[in-house]
Amino acid sequence: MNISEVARETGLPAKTIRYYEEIGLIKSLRDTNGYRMFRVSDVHKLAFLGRARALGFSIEDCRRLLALYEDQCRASADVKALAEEHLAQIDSKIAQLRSMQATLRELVEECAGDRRPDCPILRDLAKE
Amino acid sequence: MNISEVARETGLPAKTIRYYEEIGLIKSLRDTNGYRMFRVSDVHKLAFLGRARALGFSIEDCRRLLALYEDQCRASADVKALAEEHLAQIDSKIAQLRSMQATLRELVEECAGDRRPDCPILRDLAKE
DNA sequence: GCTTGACCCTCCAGCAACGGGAACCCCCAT
DNA sequence: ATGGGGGTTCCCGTTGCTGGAGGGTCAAGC
Repeated sequence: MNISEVARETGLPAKTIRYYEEIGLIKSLRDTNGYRMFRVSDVHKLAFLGRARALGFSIEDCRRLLALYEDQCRASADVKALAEEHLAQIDSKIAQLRSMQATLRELVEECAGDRRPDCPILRDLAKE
Repeated sequence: MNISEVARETGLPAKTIRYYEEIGLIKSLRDTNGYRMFRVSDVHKLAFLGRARALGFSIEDCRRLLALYEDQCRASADVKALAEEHLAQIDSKIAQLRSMQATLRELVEECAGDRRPDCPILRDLAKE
């Protein structure tokens, strides 16, 4: 399978696939003409990576997840720990965004949004 | 005022202040020895920027906000539009994170987290 | 007057996770 | 032979800084 076919199957851009190879997440064979050749197992790994990325795991987390996936002797506790840590980061990110959201929402509501220059948003930013 | 004093007053790292100057968000005078000298109005602007950044506005948005702030003839509608657009982005970011959070939470809950290799998290990532 | 330490400066590299684009090779159909 | 659609490498740009090297400056203490 060549790269564009794999891209279609996995939903990952070809650029991304090359990048993942470059940083050692996957390996690919080469055809005599220099083209990358992917095996089914490579496609499988790439799809795995795509889903992990979609869940927000960092590349380094993905590397660890892939290693755990390939390790038949893994302990599910290790996977869970990784996921829980990531989940905690998501939680705190959400909390942070929600706080911004609340403040912004308030300010936006208070703002007349007309042609006059007076603006509570700017006033808040410039306060003190 | 020199840079470390401004850093203390605004809560921004000196590096960040230099960076903001480099990209033209603020300007500073120079002392004869080459040291940056900040006026009270510069400190004020930097504090403004710090609060805008804390609300998640991008640097370019901050540049626009600052311009609006300085423009006595601004229309509050312009500020509001900017804030609303940003708010919409925050909303969608939150939605995206919440979706990840929900999936991950479910998977984490299902995972035994013991020494056995079987793991619903990996199974989900590898599905199909 | 000399050293020491705390400042300040500029410039360069790097982070994450790619995306865009140049410059080039390869293969097949017309 | 020429055109179009693959593929390849390599390098720059993104966002918003942060760290560090290598060097000048200043005030205090001896």
